[in-house]
Amino acid sequence: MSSVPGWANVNERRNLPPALAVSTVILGIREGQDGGPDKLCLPLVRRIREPHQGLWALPGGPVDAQESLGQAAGRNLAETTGLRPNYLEQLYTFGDIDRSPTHRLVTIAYFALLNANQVGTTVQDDNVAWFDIDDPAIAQLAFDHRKIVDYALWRLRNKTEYGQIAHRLLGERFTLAALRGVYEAILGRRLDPANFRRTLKNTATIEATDEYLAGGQHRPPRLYRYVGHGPDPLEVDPTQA
Amino acid sequence: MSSVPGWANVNERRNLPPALAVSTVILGIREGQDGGPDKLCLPLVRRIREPHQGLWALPGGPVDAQESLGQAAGRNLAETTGLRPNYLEQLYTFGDIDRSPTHRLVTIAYFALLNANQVGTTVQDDNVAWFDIDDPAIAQLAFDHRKIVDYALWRLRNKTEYGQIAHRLLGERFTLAALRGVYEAILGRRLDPANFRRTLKNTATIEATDEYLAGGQHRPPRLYRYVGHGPDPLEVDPTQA
DNA sequence: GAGACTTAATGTCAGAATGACTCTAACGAA
DNA sequence: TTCGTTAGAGTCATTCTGACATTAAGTCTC
Repeated sequence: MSSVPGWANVNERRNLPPALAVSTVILGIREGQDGGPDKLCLPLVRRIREPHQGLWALPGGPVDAQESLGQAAGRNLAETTGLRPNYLEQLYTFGDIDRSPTHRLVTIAYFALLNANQVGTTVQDDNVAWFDIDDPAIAQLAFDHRKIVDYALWRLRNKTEYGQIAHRLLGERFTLAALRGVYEAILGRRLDPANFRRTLKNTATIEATDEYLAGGQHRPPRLYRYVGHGPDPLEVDPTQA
Repeated sequence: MSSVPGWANVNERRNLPPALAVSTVILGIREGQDGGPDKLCLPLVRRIREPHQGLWALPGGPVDAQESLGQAAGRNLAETTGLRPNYLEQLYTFGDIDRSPTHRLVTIAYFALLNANQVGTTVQDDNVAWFDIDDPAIAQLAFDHRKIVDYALWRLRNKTEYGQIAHRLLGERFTLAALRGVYEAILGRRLDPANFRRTLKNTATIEATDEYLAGGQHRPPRLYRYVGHGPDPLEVDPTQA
């Protein structure tokens, strides 16, 4: 008998199909300290059983028979982290034979984005914690999850469309400076504010509102809004999940 | 008992994990007739059992316990079509609950490119045939395979890197005109020969050789070669498959 | 209240990239 | 030898891009 329902233990694995799981790389933005640049960060869960007990890992779990893959990803990350991201995209499916030491495991990796509010309000306990993506403590993760995180970052950096990512990592309305901070965090380098503004004005998917962000210490910036939809035909609708 | 090893029939499905399969969209280039443009084409196999018996479908099959996903894709397409592509890339994993009428089926779709020689020499019989991608006969395919084909075409059109696709769909050496034909087939529009030449010369991954293609009816074109490697960190090495 | 300071937003300018087009070179066919 | 066709190089105007300057509009300090 296997200790995980639906999963075969090491002695049965040759005679059964691979076990199916989903894992999600959840990325959010955290404002920089002391005027430093914003940082990308992600929540991880601690493994509470073998294999890799005690190591940090991506939130995830098995796929139920009654749910689609995207629904499985949404449900698993809600159960393990309490988060409900508003963007979910399938990343890649990892299925090397030896990626788990105890059983043959095929993992469909997803990639989620959280806005700033969601990052702040998340519960943290001994088994769930947030890390900056360059934190040395997560240089190694359980299974091949470090490779999955790296691939998610690569995908994010190679996303062409500006607005798409923008309103997912920020709120419904946002300033151009905040958006620039997001892109600087993703790309890891400074961007010229004037040129950034110019290219975004040519982007049809971002639109100025009549509102300004008051309460700052300097000239109030105008708020912008995302309109339209990206070109990827297979984006998951997380409202179904 | 299920008629397919490792797969549950409809009565057992609620109690077992989803069945895992791989399917591959194999794309090749066919030279245009009567001076017309080149065309993208793909081989399909006829379903010889239910569900969807008689319909055309992507080549594929189950994932064995002893092979990686890429290996499963390479093995299945070799068994069903006799083809051994030199490029294989994971596309997307399809896992909607009702995508197969008889059992819960999760399919990891792959995307392969063949060069012109391989397209010509393929065996065709009643159950394997090549179709142009705009052939009305394949407007409908078994399962959700039409959606998978459309997504493969979308991915191909959105590939940025020129040389990568080039030497996979053509041979080791190729003329710039042949490469332009490939891109015109992919993008579905004519490209200016002079400008195409210029942009390719600025592409570091394509290099001129000292050889020329003799035997044509006009001035012999120079042969070029692909050098270097694209940026995608998760490309499958098909030599392992 | 008068500056100084900081950020918002616009403008300028040179170099690179792009699209449309012209011109010459090199082959086979007539 | 001439012609037709493709190979390949070059031209020019437009657009895009990065670097930088300038003005606008708030808060903070004295």
